[in-house]
Amino acid sequence: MNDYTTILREHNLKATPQRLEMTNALFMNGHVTIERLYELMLKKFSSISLATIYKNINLMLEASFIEEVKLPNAKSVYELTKETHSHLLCSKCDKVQDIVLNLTDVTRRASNAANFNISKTDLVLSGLCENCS
Amino acid sequence: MNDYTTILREHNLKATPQRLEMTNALFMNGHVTIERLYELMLKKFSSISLATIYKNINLMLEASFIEEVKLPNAKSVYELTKETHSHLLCSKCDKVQDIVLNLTDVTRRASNAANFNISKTDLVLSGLCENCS
DNA sequence: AACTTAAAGGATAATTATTATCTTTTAATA
DNA sequence: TATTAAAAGATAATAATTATCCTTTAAGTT
Ligand SMILES: [Mn+2]
Ligand SMILES: [Mn+2]
Ligand SMILES: [Zn+2]
Ligand SMILES: [Zn+2]
Repeated sequence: MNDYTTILREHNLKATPQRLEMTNALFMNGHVTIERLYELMLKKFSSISLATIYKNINLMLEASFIEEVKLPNAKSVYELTKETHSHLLCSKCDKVQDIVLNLTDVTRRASNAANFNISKTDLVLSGLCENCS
Repeated sequence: MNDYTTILREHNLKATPQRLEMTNALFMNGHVTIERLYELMLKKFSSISLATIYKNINLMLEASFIEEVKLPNAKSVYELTKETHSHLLCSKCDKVQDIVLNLTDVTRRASNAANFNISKTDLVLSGLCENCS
């Protein structure tokens, strides 16, 4: 019984082999699209249904066990929930990278300027990665 | 001949009544989803095809005449291109607001930390707007 | 270890979102 | 006014996502 068995059960999700492999695929591959995840899953479960992927993605999203990252000009990617972070997207090689940034100053300024109570920030910085520039 | 006639032509797009009304709808309504834009257009062009909306949205995106804003847990909205800005999204009433924020400090920090050449930032701050909090 | 059962998986139909195709209409230019 | 490439509208095709239904199974219970 690995880590994710417990976490899945804590969210009232049965720890099925398919789900454990999904979490493993996400852990190993980082940010993945639905179709990439389906490909990865097919390697281990040759007859898994795409519907199973979608159903589990949605259940795991509801449980905040995973998160969706919406990217400009690209399909959404999914990842295991971790520390709050921002994303770097390379517009040449499409690589997505995590970056932990302190955004308190920005959110404070926004909050003050617009009388807004900010609870979440989604930031994607696009450009060229180390390799591509 | 209003402003947008010229701008459309500068992008090699014919200034059709449908396109002028699309730009007008975007100008008047700010951030709109595809389906909302379709509803708005139907008021003026009762037999406009949804395909026309999609085709024009895509052409206008290519021409950078409009921009898509991807929002967490919501459908994308579209708006006329204006000064670079960030967005505030109210998680209660779903209102989307523009906010001009200086992000040079954040992008500089990210750029240095990850050796990344940043050319664009997409920031959505979610929370409660003035009315809802 | 076998029994029970709600939950989950797989197959596939249905729905929704978006794009492609084709014919008719029209904006722009001469 | 005539010409023509582009755009509109109708609708078919495709892609993405969800729903349904039947079978299998994880996780408790005896
Ligand atoms: Mn991430
Ligand atoms: Mn905006
Ligand atoms: Zn790159
Ligand atoms: Zn609000």
